[in-house]
Amino acid sequence: MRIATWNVNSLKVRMGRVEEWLTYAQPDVCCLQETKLSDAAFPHMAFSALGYESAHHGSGQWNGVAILSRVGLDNVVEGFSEGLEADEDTRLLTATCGGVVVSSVYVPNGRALDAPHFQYKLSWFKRLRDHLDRVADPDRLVAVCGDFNVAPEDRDVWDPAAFVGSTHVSVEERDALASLEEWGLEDAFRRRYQEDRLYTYWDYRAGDFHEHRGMRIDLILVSKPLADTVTWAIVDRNARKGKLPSDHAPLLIDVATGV
DNA sequence: ATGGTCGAGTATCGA
Repeated sequence: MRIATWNVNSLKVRMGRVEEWLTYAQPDVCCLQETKLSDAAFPHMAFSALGYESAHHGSGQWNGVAILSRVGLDNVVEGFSEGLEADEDTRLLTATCGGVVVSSVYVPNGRALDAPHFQYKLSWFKRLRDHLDRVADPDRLVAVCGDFNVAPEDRDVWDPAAFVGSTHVSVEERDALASLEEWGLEDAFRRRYQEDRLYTYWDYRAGDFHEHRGMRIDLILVSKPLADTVTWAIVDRNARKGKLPSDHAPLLIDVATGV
């Protein structure tokens, strides 16, 4: 089974690129973030024509997450599990696809270390862990995919010195990510690659993509039983090139689950 | 290393 995640930065603008990409990348499950669409505007039919069932959680304008699947799409949970504070800005969607509990997540950016949004980001991470406690089991097949807005280590940013005092690299954010790993998740990409300078996001400004000034903030976190089946992983940098690209590239992994 | 760019919506704000 091939699992992908892609922050598309407006599905309305990106739909052509996404359709083209699905036809050549052939993911079985694809998590999307920042659709910036309402549920009513989500193009279920267009994805159906490509062979995908789809679920979407969005309120329009900002955020919005989706899961596409051609191996089944069941037990859909919009936002956080019942009993937890609601996911008011539509950043989380969970479903079971081909025996794997899959979440599409768009973690809040945080804006600045001293901003209220930064505390919100940390509390959002805590809620995500509580959510996983309720809807998933680390001893089974779980993949939490998306834009985490955290670079796990210094080698995941183009110049650590440039990020001192910034969000995405702070101890608190990395601890929040580590808490998910303590729950029983592992960074699937890092199981395959140890090199630095491997990124998933490049700012549109200042020619950052062409100058290799990027960050690795899009992750697929997998439970141990699933991690043991990972056979392949890649960031598709080609999808960041050309006309009307997202500022993120898709991340893909192959897992041997038998589906 | 924010200023450069995008996409929201149509003046700025957010990333």
